[in-house]
Amino acid sequence: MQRGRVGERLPTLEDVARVAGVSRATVSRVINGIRNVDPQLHEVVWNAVGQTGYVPNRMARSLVTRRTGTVALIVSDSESHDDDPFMSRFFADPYFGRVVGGLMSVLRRSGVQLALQIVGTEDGRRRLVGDLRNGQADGVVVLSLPAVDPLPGMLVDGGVPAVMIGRPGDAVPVDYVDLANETGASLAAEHLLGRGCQQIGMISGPAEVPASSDRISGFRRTMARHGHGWVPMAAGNFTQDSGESAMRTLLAGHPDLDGVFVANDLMALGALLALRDAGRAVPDDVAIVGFDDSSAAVAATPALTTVRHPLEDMAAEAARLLLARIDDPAMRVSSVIYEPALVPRQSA
Amino acid sequence: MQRGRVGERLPTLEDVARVAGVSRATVSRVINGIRNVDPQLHEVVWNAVGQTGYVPNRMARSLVTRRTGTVALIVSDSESHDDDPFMSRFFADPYFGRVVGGLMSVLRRSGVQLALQIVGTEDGRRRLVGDLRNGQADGVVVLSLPAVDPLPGMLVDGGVPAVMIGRPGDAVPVDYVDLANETGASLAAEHLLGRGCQQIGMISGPAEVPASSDRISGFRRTMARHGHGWVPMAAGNFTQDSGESAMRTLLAGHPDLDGVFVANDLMALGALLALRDAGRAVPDDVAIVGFDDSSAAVAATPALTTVRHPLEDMAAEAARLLLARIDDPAMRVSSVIYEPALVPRQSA
DNA sequence: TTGTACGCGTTATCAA
DNA sequence: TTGATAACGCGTACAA
Repeated sequence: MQRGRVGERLPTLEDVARVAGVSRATVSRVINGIRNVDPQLHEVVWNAVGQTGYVPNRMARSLVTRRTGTVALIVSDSESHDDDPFMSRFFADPYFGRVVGGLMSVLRRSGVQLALQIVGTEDGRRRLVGDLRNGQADGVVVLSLPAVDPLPGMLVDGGVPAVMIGRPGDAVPVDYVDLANETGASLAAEHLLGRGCQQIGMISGPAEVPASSDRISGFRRTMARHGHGWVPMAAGNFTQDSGESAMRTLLAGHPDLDGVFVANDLMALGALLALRDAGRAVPDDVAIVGFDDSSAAVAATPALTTVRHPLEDMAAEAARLLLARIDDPAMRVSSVIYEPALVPRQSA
Repeated sequence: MQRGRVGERLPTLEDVARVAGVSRATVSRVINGIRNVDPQLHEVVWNAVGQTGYVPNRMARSLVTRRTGTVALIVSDSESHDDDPFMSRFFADPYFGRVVGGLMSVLRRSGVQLALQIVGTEDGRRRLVGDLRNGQADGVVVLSLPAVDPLPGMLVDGGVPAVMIGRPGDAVPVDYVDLANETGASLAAEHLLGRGCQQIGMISGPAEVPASSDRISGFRRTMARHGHGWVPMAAGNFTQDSGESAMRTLLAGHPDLDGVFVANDLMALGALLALRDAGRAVPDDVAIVGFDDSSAAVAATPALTTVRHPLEDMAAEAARLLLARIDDPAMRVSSVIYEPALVPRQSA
């Protein structure tokens, strides 16, 4: 085994061929496991590979095969300025890491690389789709943050294999993996009603984004079914701070509140803080149900009763779906919906 | 502007050249901003580019320039089995996301892509270094988890521009960005001593990893300087669960404990739980100081007094350092050490 | 079964 | 200043 030295030209197929005493084509065939090769040469070639320390050049290979062995995770932001404080919050959230972990768990097994792309401008989207069509990656997993996002449509039009995590904002024939958000919100509502809460409110995310609006509608529907045709609501933006101020707002308008469904755990953490400040005990005075079952839920005091969102599993499924679509671009468009479950802990 | 159609062959330089009525070489020059071009042609060419919807093929370009415009974030794990529950924990930690966010904040500005690589086997390392030397990425940022890791040395030997986040376990001439972990531990010790704690213990990370051992030695040294030549310790592995059980162990052996320095916030969260179970009030009975100032610190109850670890800034600096080294491989090996600061909150 | 030769889309060298 | 033409490293028809 050769020790790599700086500056030394790397061995190419040609070098291996010379050492093995065969043609470049034969070496290529052996390496790619083509059947029609003399078993004897097979061994000779592999020896030469070991001797030279040859490693295939992925770029040269991709140029001709039009396959890269890479998929990209695209975080599609809305029009963003160069200085984007939101992005740093996004990355620090458990959400991002859970998705990456789930993707990696299946991609790794297939020897597929993961690249990370952030795009937030019209120009950025055009370049991205162009690069993708050029074979920059074999396919993409899209994490779309804005309520309405032109990217999914562009990808589909461009023939780029794509899978979204979370349903697209507008109707686009694209594969996606999602959670039954309405069901999750229903579970939360029923749990609060079941423990006898009389005045139940909700802290939601931005009303425009699909995941958020689904949780709102699911919650409203179930509450209505139980005689609560109207429920007090306040909107946050999924951050802890926004949850805290939403809770204050809610409390100010409805001092008799005894139960709150919060659309994600991070905001629930903020709500807990606001309630403590207001001198309300959780769950005795006010019961809280979060959403996500993130690490924040068990870290909270009291531990959050929450709705489990199997993000890792969903991301893994998205990866599988993507690999399948890459393999067969003609595959019919499909979606996989995961069922949430209520995780009872101390807060409700 | 052309609307991309599936299957349609993408325009190449040749196509643009034909439309513009010039040679391929000229188009290339215009696109790459070479000076020696007739301003008139300049415009003609750009029009042709717009008309055809041309996007340069990065792979073909990289093949000849040996530059990819990509850097890789390598998570170097110790020998890992295919099924790696640790990895999913790692990604779910705020740590990973903060690093990615910091890196992206500077890479984005330079139009550099980020790729993600996980490697944990000897074979994986060899392939990785081979790919890297082949120009798979222009350079790498290394997050090395194991105590002793052959990867940094391999990268240096291979002439791969690399920057580590956290100092290397063994002496390797590689750039790195690190935190003054000893100083941070000292600050924690002094804070606990300053508030009058008499029996102070520590919950550490794995003793072999550099960041962890530095925190241990810094803590011990400062305690010794104040007359505490020996301090009770228990080791965890940076997870919340391990912090909880380490706290129980510590408490069992030293019931009179009134102060604990915990080597990261996640474990501190676990310690808080164990203390609550044991009926000890924080900070009145036992004061707790964490480490990292992660989002977990403010989410905790009581909010954690902790040591600020400016990971985003450090990752951003690592990215800058890497870009500089890529630009000038002969640059002398350098390291940047960040100073931690104590962030006082409720827990101590 | 093996080798020859061409093409993938660029950049870079060298004449013109 | 511009245009042929040769690399870059590889896969693969096609021929032998």
